[in-house]
Amino acid sequence: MFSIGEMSRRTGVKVPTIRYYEGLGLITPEGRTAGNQRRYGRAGLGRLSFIAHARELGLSLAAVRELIALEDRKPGAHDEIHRIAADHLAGIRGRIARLRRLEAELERIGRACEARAGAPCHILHALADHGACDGAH
Amino acid sequence: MFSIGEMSRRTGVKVPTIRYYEGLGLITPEGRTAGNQRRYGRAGLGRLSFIAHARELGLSLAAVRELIALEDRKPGAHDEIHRIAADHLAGIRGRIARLRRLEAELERIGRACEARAGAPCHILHALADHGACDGAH
DNA sequence: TGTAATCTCTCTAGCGACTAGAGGTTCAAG
DNA sequence: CTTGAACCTCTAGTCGCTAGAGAGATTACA
Repeated sequence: MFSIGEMSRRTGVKVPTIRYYEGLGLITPEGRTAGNQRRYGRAGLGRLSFIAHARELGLSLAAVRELIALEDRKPGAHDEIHRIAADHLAGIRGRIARLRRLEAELERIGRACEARAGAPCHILHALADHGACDGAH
Repeated sequence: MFSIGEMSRRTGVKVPTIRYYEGLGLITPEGRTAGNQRRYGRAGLGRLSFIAHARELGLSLAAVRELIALEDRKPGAHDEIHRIAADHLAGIRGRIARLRRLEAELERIGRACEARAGAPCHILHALADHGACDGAH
C-alpha cells in the first residue's frame, strides 16, 4: 500500500493535487489507516499515472473524467474515445494556428520599431491601433 | 462623452470587463454623471483600445499594466518595451513548440489504435503508460 | 409630464486547475 | 519514547474574466 507521498513520488503529481483530484471524484484511496491517512494500491497508482499522463498531453480534467467513465462503464468504446482524442487534437491545432498568427504579428511590430530608433517607441503605437495589423487575431 | 456601453460597442470589450479593468487600475472614467454612471472621453477610448488589442495579441494584464506605467512615467523607454514584447514572443514560441510536441504524440497514439480495430482501445493504454511515448512532454 | 424600455450601478460568486498556508495529528525510525 | 517528517482538513489566492441579483439612472416617445 502506498501513502499519498509515495504516490506523488512515483507519478510526479503533487500531494495537494492528488487530494484535489480526489475531491473531483477522479481517484479514491483504497482505504485509510487508523489515523485517517490515505492508502492506495496498484490500481490507484495506475489511475493516477493515467490522469497525470493525460494532463501532460494537455487533456482537460473534464476529458479525463469522461475517459475514466467510459473505461469503467463500457470497455472498448472506441468511437467515443477517438472522438475525445480527435477533439483535443483539433483544439491543439487551433491553438497552434492562433499562436502562429500572434507570433507573426509581434515579429512584424517588433521589426517596425527597430527600424526607427530614437523616435517614440512604435510598439505602443502599434498596440493602440488594431487597424495597423496585418491579419485578424 | 461615452457611456460604458458605448465604450463596449466601440472596442468590443464587454461592459463588466471594463469595470474589471477599472478595478485593476488600468482605466478610469473621466467622470461620473449626477446618477453615478461612468463617462469616458477620447483618451479613455484610446486606452481601452490599447488594452483590448494587447490582450488580443496575448499579452497578460500584468504586461499591459507595465506598458501603461512605462508610457506614463518615461515616454520613449524603448528597451523595456522591447523586452516585454520579446519576452512575450519567446513565451508564445515556447507554447507553440510544446503544442507541436503534443500534436505529434497524439497523432501517433491515434494512428496506433486505428491499426487494430476490434481490440480494447489502444488510446487508453497509451495514456496510462508514459513510457510508451516518443519524446518528452 | 408620465411611463416604459433599456442602461447602468454595486456586490458576490463561479470557472479551471491548481497552489499556498494555517494549525493540528499521525507515522516510522532510532 | 521521542523526534521529525509526513500527513490531515480547511480556507483563500492565482488569472481573466463571466454571470447573476437587486436596485437605481437615463432616454425615447406619447
